[in-house]
Amino acid sequence: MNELETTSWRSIHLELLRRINERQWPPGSLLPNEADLAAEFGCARTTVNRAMRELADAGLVDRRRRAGTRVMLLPISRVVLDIPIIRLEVEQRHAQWRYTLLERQVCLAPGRITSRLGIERDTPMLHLTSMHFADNHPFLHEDRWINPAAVPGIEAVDFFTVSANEWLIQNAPYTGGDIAFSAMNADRALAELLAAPDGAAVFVVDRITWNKTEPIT
Amino acid sequence: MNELETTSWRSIHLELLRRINERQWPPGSLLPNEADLAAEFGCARTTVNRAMRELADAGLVDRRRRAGTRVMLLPISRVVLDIPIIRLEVEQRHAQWRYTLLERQVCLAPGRITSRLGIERDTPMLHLTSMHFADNHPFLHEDRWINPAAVPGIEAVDFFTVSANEWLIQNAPYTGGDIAFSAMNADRALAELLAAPDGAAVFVVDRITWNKTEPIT
DNA sequence: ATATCTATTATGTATGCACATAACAGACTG
DNA sequence: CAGTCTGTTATGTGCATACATAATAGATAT
Repeated sequence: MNELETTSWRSIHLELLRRINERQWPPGSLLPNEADLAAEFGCARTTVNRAMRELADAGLVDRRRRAGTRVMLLPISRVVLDIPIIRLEVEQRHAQWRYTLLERQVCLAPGRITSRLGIERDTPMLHLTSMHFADNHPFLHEDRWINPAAVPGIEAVDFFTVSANEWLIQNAPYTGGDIAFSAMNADRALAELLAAPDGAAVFVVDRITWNKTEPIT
Repeated sequence: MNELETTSWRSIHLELLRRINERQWPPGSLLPNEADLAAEFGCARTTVNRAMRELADAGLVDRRRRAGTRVMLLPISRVVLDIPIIRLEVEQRHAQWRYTLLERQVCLAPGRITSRLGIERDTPMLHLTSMHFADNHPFLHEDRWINPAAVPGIEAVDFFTVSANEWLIQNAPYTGGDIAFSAMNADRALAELLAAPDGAAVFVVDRITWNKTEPIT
């Protein structure tokens, strides 16, 4: 058999990947079990387990107890993207970051927001809107609804100097959330803020975590 | 000490998560080493290792040999999204999927494409454009450039019955790629195809793998 | 025939041990 | 003083073993 020289989980992982890619184990087929593979590669089952777990994490195979491991019918292409702090995003492009607070107001949120957050309609919410600039060109419009009850100490924060984006990331630990992307046409007010033609297409990121939503361009 | 009842890596993972979220280990601080934590929890170092590795995979801590494990300064919020087959995406919404091939042509690709793919300008490329419908409403416009040299057998495929999206996923194993999202205004031709007003904002997914690119709405 | 119990099987996980490796600190040396 | 050689430390990984658990197939009982 094609014994591998090294018996690291990495090399085994690569070998399994190769066999899957080359259709030696076509989509839908059952892989040998861990014990057999361990015997073939001359290593411990733990090592094969690690390699196969990695494949499962990547969405390439489906593993079930007793049923064994089989190649996914349709390889899921899985994308991981990191959402950075806006300031860093700008600075990474070697541009100068500037930030302006446009509005800060405690008021009732529209039903569209409260329902998405699963909050009582009459909860007072903190509404922040602001602009981020890169080298003085409009970069991003931030529109955020925050439930003050969920973030102690937020009433006292002066968002003129710190962006909400950054303050929340640093001070409001969150454990889960949801995110959606879409495209829409900018209305007149937004277009003006972004110095773009009326009706221009803007990219919208809609986020909801523990306690906040933020439309963005 | 707050001894945990169970010593599964999951429970330890949760406990570590809790301490990080509650700022018991604030951002930037150094965590105890694996051996100490193992002693505290009364388990093997391997188990702690597994729990901490998970934290590192999630981007919450930074681990380096000899340096130890420290909490990331800015918690990276990491999003994982799965790119499904379009047909399944439509069918998951309980809509009927229909597909039409608009164009199939072997020709030279514009420089914009060849340069992104790192291919010679004069390579003949297969250009496919098609529409996907959900319940007869335009759902997605697919515009794809394929390097036939990279996908053996593609010349013979009849894309009237199978969508390129699906055929490629099933028959062209790929090992890596890149993806980008953006928004743009639809031009007249595209707007017509999508039965949308001229200039409407469309969501664009730009993918490049081994050998293909696909703008989309 | 249907329901229930009982292996059987493959993966999941915990443990103790050993050694590998990256990175750094401090001693040694020319 | 610069350069090199040692430890030392914390994580990374491999192994053998054991037991846990999900899921199924087959046997048994009603």
